[in-house]
Amino acid sequence: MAQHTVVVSRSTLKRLPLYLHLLEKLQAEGVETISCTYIAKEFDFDPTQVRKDVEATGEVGTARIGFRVAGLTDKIKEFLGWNNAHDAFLIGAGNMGKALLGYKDFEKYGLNIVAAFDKDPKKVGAKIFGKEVMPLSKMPALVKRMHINIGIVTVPAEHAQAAVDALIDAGVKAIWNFAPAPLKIPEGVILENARLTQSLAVLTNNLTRVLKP
Amino acid sequence: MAQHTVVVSRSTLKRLPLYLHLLEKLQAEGVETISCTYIAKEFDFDPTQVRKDVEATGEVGTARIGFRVAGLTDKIKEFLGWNNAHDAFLIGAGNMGKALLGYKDFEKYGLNIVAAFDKDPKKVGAKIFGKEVMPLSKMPALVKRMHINIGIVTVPAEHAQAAVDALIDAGVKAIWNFAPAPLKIPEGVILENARLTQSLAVLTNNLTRVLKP
DNA sequence: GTTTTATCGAGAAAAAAGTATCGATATAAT
DNA sequence: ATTATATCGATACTTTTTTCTCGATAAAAC
Ligand SMILES: NC(=O)c1ccc[n+]([C@@H]2O[C@H](COP(=O)([O-])OP(=O)(O)OC[C@H]3O[C@@H](n4cnc5c(N)ncnc54)[C@H](O)[C@@H]3O)[C@@H](O)[C@H]2O)c1
Ligand SMILES: NC(=O)c1ccc[n+]([C@@H]2O[C@H](COP(=O)([O-])OP(=O)(O)OC[C@H]3O[C@@H](n4cnc5c(N)ncnc54)[C@H](O)[C@@H]3O)[C@@H](O)[C@H]2O)c1
Repeated sequence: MAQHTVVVSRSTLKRLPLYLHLLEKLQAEGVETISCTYIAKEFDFDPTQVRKDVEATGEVGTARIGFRVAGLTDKIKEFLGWNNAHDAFLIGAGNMGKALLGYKDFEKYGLNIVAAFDKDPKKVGAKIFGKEVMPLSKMPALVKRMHINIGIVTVPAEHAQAAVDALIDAGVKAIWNFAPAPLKIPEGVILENARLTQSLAVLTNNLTRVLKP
Repeated sequence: MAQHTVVVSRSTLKRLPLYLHLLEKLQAEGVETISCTYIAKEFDFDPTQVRKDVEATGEVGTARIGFRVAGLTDKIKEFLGWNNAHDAFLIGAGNMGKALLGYKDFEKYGLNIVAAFDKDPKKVGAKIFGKEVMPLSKMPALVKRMHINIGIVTVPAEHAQAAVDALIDAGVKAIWNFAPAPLKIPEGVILENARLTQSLAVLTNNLTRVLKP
């Protein structure tokens, strides 16, 4: 099977999961084929944009019909790397950390959080949703032994850089960071920030503009 | 004071919180002035881009010096609507809901989650981080009485549309949605999706491309 | 069987976002 | 005092992203 290593824009990459969520809903309803026109209407996008996004995944459609829901689902998942699970470690078993540890659907998104690490001795030793919380000191050896590629950072902002450094030192290839702090990483390592504050900024800015005309 | 009701791109809006996080760090360190060149270096952006983003907030700088950290912080906060707190209700006191209810820093970001609602009788009546969990049936009257503008949705995807409909019916003006479901809202209401899966998609796609060259 | 219609896919056009250039200016160095 | 330098802010330019147009095609309608 030809691997699609097409490089696409971040914008495209971020629309693909939206399509996937819709496709999953449709599949559950027994729908078999879907057109880009339909997908576009659902999100108020341009149909051509959806077509170009879909093109990146390598799936081809048929005129007048569109795309097979199952086929497109598969291609998007493959393209996003959601077909086989990536093991991950989580640093910071606090409120956000707990929520992530308990999120069953990550399985659908190719993410498998294997264990958590915390510097607080009171948290160490416990199990959260069946996942062990261990002391930070055990992390480096385990990253190497278990070939962990992804580190999830849910520590307070002022400790985020330290956590990231430790993870990268240990050999992690990608960081998923939830702390609102500007982080420095070496060349070659992937840093992705899950910044809720960015989303909130868009909301509150829009809201204030609507409320004060 | 002149209110800045400039409409800016979503991209700009999402970079502003980044600058703010940096400014807060600098302010804590006692730094008084900052140049766009410096900010740009920190995030690996173009200095001109930072200048344009900053321009949107209405803050003016001085040549050779840059911007006052305090002044810029203030203007960004004002522009984002983070200077005065917006009251919000949260629907779905599960794992993610709990994390949000316990997040102290929302205060800094102009968000004040007042109470939570859940349909599970076992959750109703409890207090989570000092915030009451109430039955959904009480929500509409309270939205009206307390003039709540923001509804936060942290229910499972299949119940998200119902939660959103109920909130909007009750009079909420803006929805912050965490469920991975395509939602329909009427004209005039603001919908902002905090989609962790989008961020994860970028990460896993990049990672698979790095791992399989 | 012919026409109509909905869709894809490719390429062109338009719009938006990002980047470079340059004069003005405020400070520091000579 | 003069020169050098770092920065802003305005404008011009470039690149990227989005949208439009159109021919090809597969199914449905007539
Ligand atoms: N809770 C939310 O809703 C929310 C929302 C947006 C962003 N965030 C961000 O996510 C991060 C975590 O937030 P939270 O609410 O879970 O905080 P929290 O205080 O509940 O949890 C932080 C955890 O990290 C641990 N920790 C601290 N320093 C550590 C270190 N150096 N190594 C390992 N563990 C360490 C603490 O012991 C604690 O268990 C913060 O950066 C926060 O800003 C949280
Ligand atoms: N936990 C995470 O890390 C995470 C990450 C990304 C997205 N999400 C999304 O956030 C949402 C919540 O996730 P979670 O992990 O907190 O789930 P959860 O199952 O822990 O919590 C859901 C809560 O919503 C309540 N609920 C269900 N239907 C309701 C309704 N109609 N009205 C009011 N309350 C209702 C349930 O009683 C429960 O308390 C989901 O849509 C999930 O996909 C969660």
